[in-house]
Amino acid sequence: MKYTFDRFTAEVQTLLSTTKRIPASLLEVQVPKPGIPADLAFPTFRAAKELGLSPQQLAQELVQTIQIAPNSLIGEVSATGPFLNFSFQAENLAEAILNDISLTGVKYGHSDDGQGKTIVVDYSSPNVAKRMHVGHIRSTIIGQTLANIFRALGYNVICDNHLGDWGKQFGVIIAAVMRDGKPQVEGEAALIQLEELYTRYSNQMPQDAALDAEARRWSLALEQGDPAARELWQWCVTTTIQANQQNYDRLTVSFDHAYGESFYEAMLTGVIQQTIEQNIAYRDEKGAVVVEIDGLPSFLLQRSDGGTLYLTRDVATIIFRLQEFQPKRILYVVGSPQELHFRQLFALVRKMGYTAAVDLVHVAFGTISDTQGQPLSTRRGNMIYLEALLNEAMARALAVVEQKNPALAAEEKAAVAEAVGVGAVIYNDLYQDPKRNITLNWEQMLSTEGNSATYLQYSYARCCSILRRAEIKPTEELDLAAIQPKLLIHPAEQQLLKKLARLPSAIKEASERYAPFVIADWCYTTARDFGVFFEQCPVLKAETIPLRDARLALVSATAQALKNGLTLLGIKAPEQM
RNA sequence: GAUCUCGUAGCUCAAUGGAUAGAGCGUUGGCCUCCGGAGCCAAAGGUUGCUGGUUCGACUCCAGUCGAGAUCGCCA
Repeated sequence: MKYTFDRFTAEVQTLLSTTKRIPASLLEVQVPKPGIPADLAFPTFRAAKELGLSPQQLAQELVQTIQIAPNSLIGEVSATGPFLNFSFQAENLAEAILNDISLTGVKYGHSDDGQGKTIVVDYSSPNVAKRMHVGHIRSTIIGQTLANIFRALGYNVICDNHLGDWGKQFGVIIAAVMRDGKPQVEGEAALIQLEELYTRYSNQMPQDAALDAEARRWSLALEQGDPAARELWQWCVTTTIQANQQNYDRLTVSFDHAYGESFYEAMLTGVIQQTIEQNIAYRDEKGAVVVEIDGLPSFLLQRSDGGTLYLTRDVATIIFRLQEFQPKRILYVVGSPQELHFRQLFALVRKMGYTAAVDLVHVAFGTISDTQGQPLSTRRGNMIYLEALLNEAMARALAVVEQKNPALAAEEKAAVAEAVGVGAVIYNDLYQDPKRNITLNWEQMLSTEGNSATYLQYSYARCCSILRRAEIKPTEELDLAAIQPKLLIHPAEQQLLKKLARLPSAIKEASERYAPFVIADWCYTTARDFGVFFEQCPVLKAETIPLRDARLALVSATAQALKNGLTLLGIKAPEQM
């Protein structure tokens, strides 16, 4: 599918190239800043230099040479100083965009650029026997959105939840459960009890060598496949996955796999052996396996006590994923504190000879701190848990719904509050560049005004409201043959149409930059342009019936495009709120 | 000490080497006989931390510097 804006761009480039004055390598055109009255610009600086002209001269010359064909998407060419500016032909633009959206519907903005290439996305990755907290929320939300984006672009996306289900702490958990008993509750409540068991036991360990020995014994038993240890461990894993699933469902998150770290246990000795044989790693005098790579701090693959490390398991994970999925790319959606870890990991597997066919990308994101700017931690007692966060957001949203729309039925109110509250939490994570740190601010996060998820949802609901009154379903396919898009030449209509034309490129750019905020930003500016249109252009009471129908088609297209954008972000859009 | 990230309006954030650095919140002032006011319009608010450099052109690239955060073999 060649979308309207692509076709417009192609036409402009063809036009430039038929002047025979611009070398093909300098045909780069760009979208001008908002405020410049043009839709595509050709800066003449480089070409002018090549031709020995001043940029202004060249722009003048070109504007006189260029002939626009009838029926073109280009309406006007003008020279503004050194820029050659191209504008859409208003009537053809309207027709083209409404056609695009009508034809593609829920897939408007999607493409097959990915050609079915496989991308593995590694995200969320909570620890077993613990509640998910804000530390996981960014990975979960950003990771799922990136997965949605790449899927929309035609990639074969494999979502893997790399559970923290292994390591020393399980010895403690099993010892504690054996001593104090298994939690008799379900869901997140069970995780709270497991956290308490763990904390109580590990706090007592420094004073009681017997407890410490017991934990070590269980840790070893688990690694050796002891049935009792194994069963308890499995129960922890299952309980955690079930509890987390409640949160995932609310956030529209889902995975293809949840291979935990434990899954790779059997591969680890092979990994260590291989690195030693390849002379990439060596065993030091204390028995630890050390890797030294130029330009990076050295690191370990095996502790002196024989235990393996996080990084060792990550190497095994890459090898497994290459064999199993043959991905072109693996995305690690993990916080920026682990940047060095991934640089070391990627450098190591490159040296081991594994990465010829695959791009390894660490999509790093910043840290969330509390309202005072302090790091969040269990020990500080300021930790915020995901379920509690979503509940709080939902409760606050419910209060707003009660106030704004008291007539709504009770279960409708609850559904809207859930969409609004959860949407706000998601949007708080997606509206800005992921690498920024975030200081938690409840007022700002749950704001229902301005640049907020609520505003986007509200805009969608207003579209739906108009369509409902006109007795059209929000995503119903309109019979474009029966309407006249060419009537949509009001500035507010044109502005909105041009914005709708940009959704495909917003999705593409978001994928190239691993930056969901590009789509969030598109949603927001589109909602704003709809707001202006809404004020200035009556739909149901338009001057004529044909104009009313054309505007209804525009509202329908806006609703569809906005919904598509929000869906990629994982934000639900109710038709009434 | 080394490495990485970030310094843009009072606050929270955009701006892919290009034109007059844009939004939201907050402040001030407007807009409903009319499709949802969770809205719309307008005003005020900037030496892009600082100093150099590269370039026709720098918030953007480079060097240095100041400030904030993070990381630096036996956690993950």
